[in-house]
Amino acid sequence: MLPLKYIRQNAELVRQGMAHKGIETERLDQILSLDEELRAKIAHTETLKAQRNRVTQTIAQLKREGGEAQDKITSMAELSREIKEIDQGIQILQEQLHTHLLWVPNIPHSTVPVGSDASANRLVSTEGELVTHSFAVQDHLELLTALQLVDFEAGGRIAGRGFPLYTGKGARLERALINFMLDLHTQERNYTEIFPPFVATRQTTELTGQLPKLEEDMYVTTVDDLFLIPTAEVPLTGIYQGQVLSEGDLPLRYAAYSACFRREAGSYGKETRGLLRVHQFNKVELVKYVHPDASYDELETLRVDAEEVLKRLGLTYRILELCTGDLSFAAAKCYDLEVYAPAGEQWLEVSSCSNYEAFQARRGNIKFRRKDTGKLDYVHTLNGSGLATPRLLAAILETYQQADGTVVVPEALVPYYGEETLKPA
RNA sequence: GGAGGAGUGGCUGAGCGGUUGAAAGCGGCGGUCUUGAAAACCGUUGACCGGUUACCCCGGUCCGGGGGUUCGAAUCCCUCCUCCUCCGCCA
Repeated sequence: MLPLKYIRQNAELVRQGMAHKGIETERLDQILSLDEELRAKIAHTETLKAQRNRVTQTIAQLKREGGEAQDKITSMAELSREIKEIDQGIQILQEQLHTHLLWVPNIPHSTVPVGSDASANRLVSTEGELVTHSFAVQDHLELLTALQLVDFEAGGRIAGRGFPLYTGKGARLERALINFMLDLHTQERNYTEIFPPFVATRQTTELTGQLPKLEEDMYVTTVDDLFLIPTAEVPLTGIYQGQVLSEGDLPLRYAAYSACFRREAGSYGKETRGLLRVHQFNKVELVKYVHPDASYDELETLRVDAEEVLKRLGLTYRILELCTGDLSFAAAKCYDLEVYAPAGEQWLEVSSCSNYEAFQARRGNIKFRRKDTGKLDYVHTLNGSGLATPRLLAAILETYQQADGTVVVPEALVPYYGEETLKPA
């Protein structure tokens, strides 16, 4: 959420930012006119309230001195009715404005390349060699099946398509990946481990920016209006909503595993093979609360921390800086990490590392007290996947497959998985 | 699920219809003292909105959320939420 005052004073900047993100700016004009109307009403009611307060003081004094105040009391009743009426109008305007404001995206950082779609993303670098095999390769789905790691049909019987059931060694490998990543971030980097709730209230889900825009992509429990989290970013960023942190606490860095639930409405038929797009998956998420001056440095280290997972696993990947049109609603700047999957010679997105600046902090009212001025200011929040498992597993299988149909377990995972090779049944 | 108690500023905690935006303490900030620090002492210290834009001033709002009573509500009433205690249920 952008502050109303900021929008008012920087309307053209906001308009341009929205346009660069490919979002209609009609709403901006509505906001500006509602804002004007609102301020006029506020000025009016405040004048009346000032009058009421003055007279109320007089009445109090008269009463104390034992005087007669009935005529003043009678005239005040009329004034109070008028104030109430104007205030009701103000409330309606404020609700309308709030609704519109929830739909105004964050403005891209000035360094973000301008473009309308993924083709304008900037390739930062490619790490590792493009793996080639001297034999006929299997894709990850064939390998999953041959190695009996995932039973898609059973998952389908239980919950429907897109809910994979990991079995036996597959379940163990999945757990190994999660533990490996959590240990890396919490023991070798400065992240505090969190095990969060997997559901969140509407308010929490709004603060991270998933709502209202992505409501149709969320699973919701209708009786309680709780949302199944699409990422641990939601609970992690919700931890400090409404709180005031002290400057000395910053930066706060958290890492959490969670299952992630996404309806992926409308995306059937596209990349839906195997594990590439599913409704429930596992992910380790990194979230930081930082001082505004440090947020862009923290974005770089966040990305490096996410990259480390891929490096340790010996996978080939590339780093993209997203262009304005590909940037998510709440992000000011974002890097994507894409891992190389040799079977289809595809790059698979396994992480997005974003700086939201104060966008989420404003929605969630997360502040800190500045040491120098003693004043309150919004923190900056960042998050990045570190990482999501399904595509990571796909890349591992395709990269480490052997001519005999076995798959070598990456060295870093062996202590977690317990064996050095995955063999077909 | 049933019964009772409580939610006040960054924190603890008074106030229970009108000089209370809110005592006191802690914390924070500034200063005195000190080679420096601590301690002590003195001073200072809420947030948000609007006008104005120089955060200087003026006005307004805010005592868990929402609604009501009243000329006037932190204070009375209703409702919701959260926490605590007891009972029940489940693990």
